[in-house]
Amino acid sequence: MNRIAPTALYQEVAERLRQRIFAHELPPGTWIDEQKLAEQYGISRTPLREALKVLASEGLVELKPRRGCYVTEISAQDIDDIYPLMALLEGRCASEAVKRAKRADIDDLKAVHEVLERSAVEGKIEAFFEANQEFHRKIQELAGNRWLLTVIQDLRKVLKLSRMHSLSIEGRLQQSLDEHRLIMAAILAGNAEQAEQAMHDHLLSGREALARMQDAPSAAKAA
Amino acid sequence: MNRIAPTALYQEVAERLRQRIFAHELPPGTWIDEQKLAEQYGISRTPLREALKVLASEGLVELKPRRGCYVTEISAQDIDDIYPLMALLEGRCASEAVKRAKRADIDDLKAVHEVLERSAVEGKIEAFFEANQEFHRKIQELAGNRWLLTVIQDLRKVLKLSRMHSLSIEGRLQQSLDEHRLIMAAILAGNAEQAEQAMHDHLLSGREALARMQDAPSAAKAA
DNA sequence: GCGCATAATACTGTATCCATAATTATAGAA
DNA sequence: TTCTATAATTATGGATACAGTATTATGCGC
Repeated sequence: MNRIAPTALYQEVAERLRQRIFAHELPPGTWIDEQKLAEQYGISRTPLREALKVLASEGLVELKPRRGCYVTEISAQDIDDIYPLMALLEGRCASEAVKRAKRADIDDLKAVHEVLERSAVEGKIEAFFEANQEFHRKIQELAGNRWLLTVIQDLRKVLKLSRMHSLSIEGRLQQSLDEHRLIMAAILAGNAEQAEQAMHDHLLSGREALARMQDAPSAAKAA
Repeated sequence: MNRIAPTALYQEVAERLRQRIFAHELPPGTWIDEQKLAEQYGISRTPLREALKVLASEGLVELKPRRGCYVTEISAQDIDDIYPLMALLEGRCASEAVKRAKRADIDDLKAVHEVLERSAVEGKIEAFFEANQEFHRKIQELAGNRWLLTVIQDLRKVLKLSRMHSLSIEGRLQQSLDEHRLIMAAILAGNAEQAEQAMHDHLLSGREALARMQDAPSAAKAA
C-alpha cells in the first residue's frame, strides 16, 4: 500500500475499527477476532492489538484479560448518565462561544444555521444531520477550550455506540430546528446565559426524543 | 515473578509508569527510552509499548511517530482550561450528591470532613491532603454518574502532570478548609444549588491560589 | 444417560527478530 | 573554521514465533 500519511499503522487501524463500530458493522457485544482481523487487514497482530488498547481506553471496546476483546455494550443507564452531562458541557460551550465569538465567527455560524433551515424545508435529512453536527462542532470550537472539546468528543464517541438517533423520529427534526433557532437567536443577541440554557435544553430534548423512540422503536435507523 | 492478579502485564506497567509520572520521577518533556525501561522492568518491549499507547490516550504521554514517546508538558493554558471545567463538573457532582445521598452517605461524608478539620488543627498537611481527596471522591461517587466520574478522573490525571499543589501555599489550607465547611453545610442543609455553587467556587479558588503560587513560586512542592 | 474429568485445540499474552527511518558524527570542501 | 553531505549507529515500528491459559469436546465412570 502507498503510505502517504506519517501516522502510525495502529492509528489507522484504530480509526478503521472506530468507523466499523460506529456503523454497527461490529455491533456491541461482538467478539473481536484478532487473528482474523489482522489477516483481513493484511497486517500482524501487533499493531492491531495496540489499536485495541487505544479503543479500550476510549471506551469503545472492553479488554477482558485472557478472554479477548468485545465491542462495548452501552446501557440505557449510560445514555441517561451521558446526555445530562453533554447538556451541561455543550451548554457551557454555547456560553463561552457567545463570550468569545468575533463578528466573523457569528457570520460563519449563521451560515451553517441557514443550511440547517434550508435542509429542513427541503426535507433533506442527511444534509440536516451534517449541518447539525457542523453547528455543534463550530460552537465547541468557538468556546476555545481544548479540554472541554476533548471531553465532549470522547463522550460523543461513546454515544455513537448506540444506533439510536433522535432525528429519525417523526417530528423531531422540526423540533430540533426550533431549538436551534432559539440557540442561534441567543447567540445573535449576545446573550451567553440564554444560549447556555437553550443549548442545554436542546440536548435534553434530544434525550427525551430518544426515550420516546425506545418505547415505540419504529424508525430506529443507523445514521 | 509470582503473578497473582489476573491483570495483564501492560496494565501493571501502565500503572507503574503513571505513578512515576505523577511523582515527577519522569518529569514532563522526558523522553521515554523503551529499551532501557523494558530492561529495567525485566520485560520485553511489546507490553511496554502497549502500556504507552494507553498512557497516550490518557494524555499523560505524547507519541510522536518515529520520534518516540515523551511525557506530556502541560501548559498554563491547559491549567486555565481544565480548572473551570473541573469546577463545572465537580459542582454538578455536589448538586447530584445532595439530591441522591442517603442518611448514611451524609454521615460518612461528615466523618471525612471531621478528619479534615482535625488534620487542619493539628497541622497534618499530608493527612489533610488525603482527607481532601477522599472528600471529593466520595461526593463524586454519590453523584452516581459513572461517566461524570470517569471524565473527572481523566482530567484529574492530566492535572497531576503539574507539580503545582495549591495546598502547599501559606494560608491556602485554612482557606480550603473554610470552603469545605461551606460545602458540607450546604450538603447537611440538603441545598443542592448551594452545594453546587460552593464546590464550584472551591475549585476556582484552588486555581487562583495556584496562580498566586506561579507568581511567587516559593513553596512549590510535589505532593 | 448424565456428569465430571482429562485432553486437545485455539486464542491471548509475551518475547525475539528484522526493517526502516531518524539522528548524529565524521569527513571533505568552500 | 564552518557548513554540508554522507555514512553509521540507534531507536521505533511491524512481523513472526513461542508459551501459557481458557474453553470445548470427548471419553470414561457412576
